Amino acid sequence: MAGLAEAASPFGGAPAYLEGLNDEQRAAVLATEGPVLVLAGAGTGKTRALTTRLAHLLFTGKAQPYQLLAVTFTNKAAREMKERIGAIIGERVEGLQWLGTFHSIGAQILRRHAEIVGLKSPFTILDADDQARLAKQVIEAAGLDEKRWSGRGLAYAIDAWKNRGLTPDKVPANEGWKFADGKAISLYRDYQERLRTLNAADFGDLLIHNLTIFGTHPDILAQYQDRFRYMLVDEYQDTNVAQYLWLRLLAQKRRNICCVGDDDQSIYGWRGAEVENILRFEKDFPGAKVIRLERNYRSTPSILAAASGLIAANKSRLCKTLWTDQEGGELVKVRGVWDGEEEARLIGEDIESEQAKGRSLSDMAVLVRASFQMRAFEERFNTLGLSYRVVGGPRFYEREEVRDAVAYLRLVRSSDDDLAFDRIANKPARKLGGQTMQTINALARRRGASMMAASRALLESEELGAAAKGALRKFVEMVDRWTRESEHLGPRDLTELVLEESGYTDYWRNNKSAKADSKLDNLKEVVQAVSEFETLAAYLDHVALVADRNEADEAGAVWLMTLHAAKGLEFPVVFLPGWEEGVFPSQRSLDEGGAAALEEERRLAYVGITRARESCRISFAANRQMYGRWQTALASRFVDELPERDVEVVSRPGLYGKSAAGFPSHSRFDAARVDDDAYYDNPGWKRARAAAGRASPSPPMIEGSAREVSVGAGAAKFAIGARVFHQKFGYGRVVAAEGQKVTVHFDHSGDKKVVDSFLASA
DNA sequence: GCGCAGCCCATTTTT
DNA sequence: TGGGCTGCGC
Repeated sequence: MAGLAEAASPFGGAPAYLEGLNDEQRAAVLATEGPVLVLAGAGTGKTRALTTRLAHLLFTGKAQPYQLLAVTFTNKAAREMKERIGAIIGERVEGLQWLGTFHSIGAQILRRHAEIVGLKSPFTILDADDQARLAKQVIEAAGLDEKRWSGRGLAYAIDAWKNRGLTPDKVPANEGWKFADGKAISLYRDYQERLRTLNAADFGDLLIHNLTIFGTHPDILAQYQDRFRYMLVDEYQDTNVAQYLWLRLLAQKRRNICCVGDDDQSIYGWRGAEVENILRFEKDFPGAKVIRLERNYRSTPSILAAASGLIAANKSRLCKTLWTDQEGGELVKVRGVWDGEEEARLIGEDIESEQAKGRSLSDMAVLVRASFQMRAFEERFNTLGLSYRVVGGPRFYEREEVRDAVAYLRLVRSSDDDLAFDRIANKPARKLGGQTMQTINALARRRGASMMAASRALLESEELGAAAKGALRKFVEMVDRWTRESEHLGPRDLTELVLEESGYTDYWRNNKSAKADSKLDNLKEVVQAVSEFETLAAYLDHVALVADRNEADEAGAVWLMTLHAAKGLEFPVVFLPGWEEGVFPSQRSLDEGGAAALEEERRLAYVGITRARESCRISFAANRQMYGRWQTALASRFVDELPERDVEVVSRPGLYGKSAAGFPSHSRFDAARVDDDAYYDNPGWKRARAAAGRASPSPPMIEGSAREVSVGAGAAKFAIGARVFHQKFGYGRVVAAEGQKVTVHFDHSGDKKVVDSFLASA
């Protein structure tokens, strides 16, 4: 390769760090100049190529550590990258000060130029919860009905605009109707005004303010453009418009930008990610080199083939074909089951049998579309005594008690932090009820002062009653005392003092609920976390930006998580339950996002399958209890999209009638489509199921009953010859019906087989 | 300020 | 079905 000479070490030959890379990975490392798009399929050694690339830039002296900009989405990814580069280059890795998440780098830049956008450094960084509270205040202040218009709703709308890089003056006027009858834009403006008063920035601002600074101060932009000789972006398919604009500005001058991503794994569209960014990279950066990493080191041929076959149904993608030189391995297993309970039971059995064969529990994962699906598995695992761990859920720093503790510390750092003041002034109760707080708030607004300042003023006036005044005085003096103490106490001692003196720890000690113990533990964790920092300010900065969970590694437990949470992970054995229409693809997603959303759901399925190294087991249930009622379900269309030759159907004989022996003509899983609601949604059926559940792990009763139910068409909702209407195909006449699948001769679209729930009588 | 009954709602989530 | 929130009564 021509590039090799360029990368040669002073001692001749290719440097050691290039060894073991395949040609494409090597190309991704060596193509240092100009725009490069690396399309890295799942399991193709992306991180390795990426970290080697950075190491290479440093080794060859093309850049100093501080001249490299490397952006990721999550702290975890940033940490991992840093570790792996460190393994190659050693201590120099510490100089990579511009390796981090979009937000932490945005914050770093903003801190240096905060005054341009009307902030003083250090400013407070608000998280989602603070945002919603602030938004709520804005709604109240505007005199709107807060019941009708939630703070969260406004925060969501504002976030969506910020994702698109829109400041209030740039929001298209017609979008004001998205919220509060046309007042949305002025509320957005109010919200930004409040942020400025609070000397705070929300997550979106960290980038938006950067854009403003770059836009209004070309000299500053030029300074960063010069500094960042080489730019690297991970998970490019997840970037939103604001991030895209930010990158484009910074890359404009040197054009040494390398974006790495996989359009097939773009699953955050609902959060503002634009797959478009990756799809049009070559247009944005003419002359871009595109390198495809397609050799997969993770999965068996069948797993890859199944995933590839599925994703091929998507239209908007930059086609990649994963391949492997691995051979053999089991087929992807697809199993139809009677209901969700049975699904959980069978997966539990599978896990136990894998375990019996000597596989560790932590080699197995159950990946679901939505967290409500987890309950069935948790219950089953508890019954079996299988240890499992749920990934996701409320993060450490999102927990009530942790946020409260942090609010106390924030108030000590800056007594003007109104959000913190508001949060803990009366927690634990100090007789500062709603009335008093409103008085404080009102005065603060009138004077454009902080709540703490307003409180001091109120103590000098006659506006409050004696009791309230006394309570307020105690609180103010307490905070003042902590602030004085903070000058000579270390962060740890200070935190302990504040939590004790405030009565906050006692507040939970006196709480008899089951939660109290873990809350107290979490408070101890906060103290522990604080002790690792030199100053309180350093800790608070960390909290805002690097607020991830301390995931204690618990060996020997099955993983249970959402598909979203599983991105980037891999497991020898993966279970993918709940592949039913309405669940996966999610009905809500389809309703709200149409065809584009369906493609995103399909990518999610692709992500799920490609997590598996050796064994991938998909399942779907004919019946599922949702929101307390039984519902029949159709096998997901994704099941039908799996290539037949890579799939093995493992439904038990009898349970699915004709599908047991093979694939019925029109759909392989049609027999799972049970339609006679009345038959199983009655007490007798439920009793039978309950009895079966108690009796033995393999319940003959379910099998017996199911055989009777599942065979035959049952009562179709539409008679042959009936006139019907379909959203997409229009009017037509029913020509055949089997189960929930109805064949309709549409007036303008010809014959189609559709699911009856999409039809209305016409 | 607390506890309880009734009511409403119900993806995916990082920073 | 069940969790979270609200409004009411003490």
